Amino acid sequence: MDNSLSPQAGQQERPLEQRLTYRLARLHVKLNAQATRVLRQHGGLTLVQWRVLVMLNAFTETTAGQVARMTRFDKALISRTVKSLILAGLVKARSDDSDQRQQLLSMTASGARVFGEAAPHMYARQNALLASMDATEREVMFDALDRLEEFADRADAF
Amino acid sequence: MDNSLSPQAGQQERPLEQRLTYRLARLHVKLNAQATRVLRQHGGLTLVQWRVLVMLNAFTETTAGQVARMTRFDKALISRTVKSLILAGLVKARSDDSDQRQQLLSMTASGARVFGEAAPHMYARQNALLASMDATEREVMFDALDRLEEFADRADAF
DNA sequence: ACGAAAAAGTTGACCCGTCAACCTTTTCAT
DNA sequence: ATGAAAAGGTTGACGGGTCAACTTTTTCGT
Repeated sequence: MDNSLSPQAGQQERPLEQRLTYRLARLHVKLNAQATRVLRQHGGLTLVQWRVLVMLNAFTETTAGQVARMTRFDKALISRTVKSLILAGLVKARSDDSDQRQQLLSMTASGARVFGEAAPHMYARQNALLASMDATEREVMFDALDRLEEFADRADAF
Repeated sequence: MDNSLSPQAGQQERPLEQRLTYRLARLHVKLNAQATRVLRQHGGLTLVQWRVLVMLNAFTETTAGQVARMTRFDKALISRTVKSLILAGLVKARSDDSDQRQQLLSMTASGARVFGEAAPHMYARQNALLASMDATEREVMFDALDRLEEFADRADAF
C-alpha cells in the first residue's frame, strides 16, 4: 500500500518523475477517474456521454459528425454513444431534410435535466482545477501545451 | 478535413481550448500515438512492452509486481505483457527460491537487442520533448503537474 | 505454531477507443 | 447528366486498460 520501495538507486536515462509523457499519462488517468467519479455520483453519465451532452448544450442542434470533430473522439465512438443516449431518452434525433445522410441531434427535457444535475459539479471541478494555478502559471501551461501538441504532431523523425 | 467550422459562437461555460482536462487528454493521445509510431518503426514493441523493458533495463532483476508499481500499470496488464514478452523471447523468468510466489524477470540477449534498437529514438524523442520548453517553463510545468495530480487525488467534493 | 490476513500473479469479463470495411447520400468535374 | 469521389454514419473486430474473483505462498499476531 506504500510506494517508496524502489529497490535500488537505479541509473535510468532520466529520473522517472521527470519523464513528461509518464507524468502526463498518470495525470490524465487520475483526472479521468475523478471526472468519472463525479459523474457517477450526479446522474450517472459516462464521460463520453457527458462530453457529447456538453456539445449538444452549446450547439443546440448538431450532427454526430460535428460532435466527433469538436470532441476529437472517433466517429465510431460517437455513433455508439449517441445511440446509448437516445436509448436512454436523453437525446433525440431529427432527420435533416436537406441532407438525408445526417441527423440533427438535440437534448430531450430529460437529457437537459440529467445534464443540469451533473453540470454544476463538473464546472466547479474544472474551475477548481484552473484555480490551482495562478494567471502566469496558467499562461505558461497552455503555451507549453500548444507547443508540445505541435511537437507530438510531427509525424517524422526519431 | 478542416477544423474551423464552429457553427455558432456558443456560450459554453469555458471555451473548449481553455479546458485543461480536454487539452491534457488530447496531448496525451497525441504523445501516445507518436511513441507508438516510433516503436513500430524501430523494433515493433508495443508501448506497454517498452515501458516494461525500460524497467527491466534500469533494475536488472525485478518482479512483475515491482514493475506494476513503478509503471503504475495494472498488475493484470503487466502479467499479460510479461507473458507476451517471454513468448517473444525478449524476457526470461527465474524463480525466486526465497519467495515462491514471485519470479525474477530480466531481459534476454534478444530482448536487450530490441530494446537497444528502440531506446536511442525513444530517448531522443523524450529529450526533444523537454527541449521544447525552457528551464522556467519546465519548472512551472512540473510544478503544475504535481499540484494537479494532488488535486485529482482528492476523492471527495463536487 | 496456527490461523487470519496480506501479497504475488493469473484469469475472465468488461468498457473504452481505434481502425478498417462498408452502405447510403451528396457533391462535383467533365 | 452521369460517374467518380467524398462525406455521414454504422458495424465488426481488435488492442489497451480496469476490476473483481481466485489460487498459492508468505507473513504475522497471539
